[in-house]
Formats: sequence, C-alpha cells, structure tokens
Amino acid sequence: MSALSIKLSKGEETRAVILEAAVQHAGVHGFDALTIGLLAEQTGLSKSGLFAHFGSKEELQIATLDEAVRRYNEVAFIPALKAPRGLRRLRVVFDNWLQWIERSGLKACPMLAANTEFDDRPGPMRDAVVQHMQRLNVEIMRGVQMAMDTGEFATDTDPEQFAFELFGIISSCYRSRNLFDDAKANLRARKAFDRLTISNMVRQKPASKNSRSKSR
Amino acid sequence: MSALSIKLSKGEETRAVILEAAVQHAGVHGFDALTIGLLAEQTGLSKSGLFAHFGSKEELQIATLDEAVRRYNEVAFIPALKAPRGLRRLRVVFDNWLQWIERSGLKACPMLAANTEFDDRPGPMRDAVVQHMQRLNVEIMRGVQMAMDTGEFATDTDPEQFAFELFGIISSCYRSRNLFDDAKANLRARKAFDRLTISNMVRQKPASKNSRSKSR
DNA sequence: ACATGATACGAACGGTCGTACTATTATTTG
DNA sequence: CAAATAATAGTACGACCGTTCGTATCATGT
Repeated sequence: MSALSIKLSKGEETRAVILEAAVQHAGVHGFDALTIGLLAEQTGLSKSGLFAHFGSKEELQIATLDEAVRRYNEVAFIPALKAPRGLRRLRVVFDNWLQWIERSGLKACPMLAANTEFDDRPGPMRDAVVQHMQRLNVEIMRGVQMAMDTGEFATDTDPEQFAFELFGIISSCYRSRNLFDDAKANLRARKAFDRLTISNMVRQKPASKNSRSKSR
Repeated sequence: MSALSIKLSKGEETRAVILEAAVQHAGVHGFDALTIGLLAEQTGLSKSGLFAHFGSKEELQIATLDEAVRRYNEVAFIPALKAPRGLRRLRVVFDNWLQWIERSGLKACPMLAANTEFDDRPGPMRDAVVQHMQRLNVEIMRGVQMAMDTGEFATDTDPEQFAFELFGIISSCYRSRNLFDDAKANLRARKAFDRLTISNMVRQKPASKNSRSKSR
C-alpha cells in the first residue's frame, strides 16, 4: 500500500505481512519469543507455509531485525537528513528517534530489545545486531562531526563520547516511558539532550548567565 | 560458606544453589529462558524436585530477580553507604554500580535484562521489576538530595532528572561493554558522570576555566 | 491456454516446555 | 530412636517447539 512500491510478487507480499507481525511482536516479547506457530496463527498461514519463507528461526529473527532497522531509517533517520547539517540536524535525528515507535505504530522498540537480548550471546543474531548498531553509531558520530564543522560544537568534542551519552538518554527514555509510565519521559530526554549539546558547544557569550538555545 | 550465615536448612541451601544458577543464567539469556529442565540439569536436581521449591515458573522468575537485587544491594549499594553523604557517596554508588557485575562473578546484569524484558508486559513479574526499580530510583534521588543539602549541588537541581540521566549512563555503559566490547566503556561512563555532576554543582570559582574535580 | 515454478498446506517427527500427581528418601523434631 | 515433616525423585500429561516431507494449489510468463 505504500506510495512508491513497485509490483510486489505474491511471496514478497506475504513475507511483508509476516514481518509486520514479527516486528510488532519482537518489540514487546523479544526475538526469542518469535515462534513460528504463533506468527502463523496471527497471519493466517500454516506453520510450514510460514516457515518456508525463512528456512530457520534464526533467519526469521535476523529478517525481523533488518525490517525493524529499515523502518527506523524510513520514518526517523532519512527524514532527518532534510534538516541542515550541524546541531539542527542532530536535534531532529534525536527527536525523530524519540518518536519513531509511535510513528511506526509499534508498542516497543525491537532494536532496543535485540540489544539487551543478544549483547552477550554469540551467534549470527548478535553479529547482525552489532552491525546495525555500529552503523547507527557511526551516523551519530558523523552528525557530531558536522556540528563541529559548522562551528557549533567545540573542536575538542568527542563524537564517540557524544554517541555514548546519546544512546543512554534514549534508552533511559524508553525505560521511563514503559516501566514507569512516566509522561515526562520525552521532556526529560530533551532536557538531557540540551545539557549534552550545551556542554559541547563553543560558548557564544561568556558573560550571559542563562545561554540556553531555543528548546522547541 | 558466607561469613555470617546462620545455620541454613537443607531446603534453603539447595534453594540458594538454584538461585545462584538462575541469576547467572537470567542475566545472559533472560528470565523467559529460565527453564526448569535446564536449571535442574545444572544443579543436579530432578525437574520436579527443583520445581517444588517455587511452585511455578513465575515464582521462580520473581525469586531470581529478588536474589539479583539482594546481591546488588549487598555488594554495591550498602557498601557505598560508608562514604560520606553527598557527592562523594553518590560517586561511590555510581562506581560500585558500574562494577557490581564483575564483583558478583556475573556475566551480565539480570536487573537490566528484566528491565527491557518486562517493561511492556503486564503481570506479576513486571510489577516486581517496577517495584525494585522504583526503590532504586528513590535511593538515587535521596543521594542527590543529600548532595544538595551539603551545598555541593545547586538548589535548583532536579533529583528525578539526575536519576533519569544516571540510568542512561549505566545502561549505555553495559551496552558498550557487551555489544561493542568497548574497553573504554567504564571510562566513558565516568566521564559522563562527571559532566552530569558538574552541570549540577554550584560553581565554586566563576573565573576558573577548567574546574573539574578529581576524577579518581 | 498451458506449462512450470513458486507458494502454501497438512501431517508427522523427536524434543522440551510447565505442571500435576505419587512414592521415596532425608532431615528435623519430640 | 521413633515419629513427623521436609525434600527430592519418578512418572506422566498435554501443549507447543522447530523442522521435514510429500502434495496440492496458485501465479506467472510464454
């Protein structure tokens, strides 16, 4: 149903339906809970019919993760590239990240689930997670570098440290939202982001007592 | 074998053995992967013999979480109370937190695993997680309040915001360590902690260009 | 329109899951 | 030491797991 979809073969179509359900389920219940039987039931397929699309449970898990990342890029990251390079874009990337779950109609973040589920369990799935997350990390660092290039961030800014702290803010935000049902979670996350950026900015007016930028 | 253990009945003893294995396993593979069969095999008990100690899998999961929290308090939080109130104690709490996994001989943090595993899955297990985490949160906020009382933190410091960001740093640290095998993860975490505290401190010497405290 | 390959189904496999029951040991208590 | 109680083993159950295989149905290009 998406706007620019080229003709989709039957197989690809049902595969998409399966992955839709899989991404949804993986976010809430984790990737180990992605059972073929349940997924088959939810999609109206038979177990064997569904199974044939992936060949193994592990392949299904990896495909689900890939799909989740694809969606994240689609609704969060790529749109942020329209913002001008530098701090502005960095902020949009951050903001889109905070909102991408609801924008995708998901209930929980599959990427974050995969993160803690496989971070200490060697195997193909872990490898896939690492690869995706490293890519994401690189993109953040690139964004930080741009903010340094524009002169917004100080020259001694550490992009990796910035990415480290950014991930922390995001995951703490998810936690506050889901575990504590904290309505102020997004607000707190933006506050933390402000603090993070400000402490990396070159000070414009050294005398000004309260020099925060517009906080949207 | 612990120093001050009062006489332990046979049942309590084997229960402890079970929970030892359970905590270990839950950290790495999650609480859903705490299967009775596997645990029985690892402890040399029969499935039914082990099962009798808990009555249900859910009880086993909760007991395992309780045990993990108990250990955390034992090796990380309580020892930190020896530090003087205020920023010093706060730093020790943070530092012990960073190190408690290795100190307990664990490979991964069961509390963090429980966090993401049950944060959006209603039920008794989620309730238990929420309760433990809220308690921990309160303790952090109390620590922040003390640092305000001692005059180290500014009077407009927001303890909840502080706790929010602190959790973020911790979880990002775990992530960097486990997912990225980043040897500098602890260093980055401490750097982030420094930044967090400094931005909440009352500025002592407004002129001093680089006024960071000793960073251990 | 038809041949052909892609797609899906149904049944079955050996395993493991959580849990219930009963029997048999160990341990504690009087 | 015997009686009472606690702890563990044994066995079985139905449900679901991932996977295989043979077969049927559908879609698609010619």
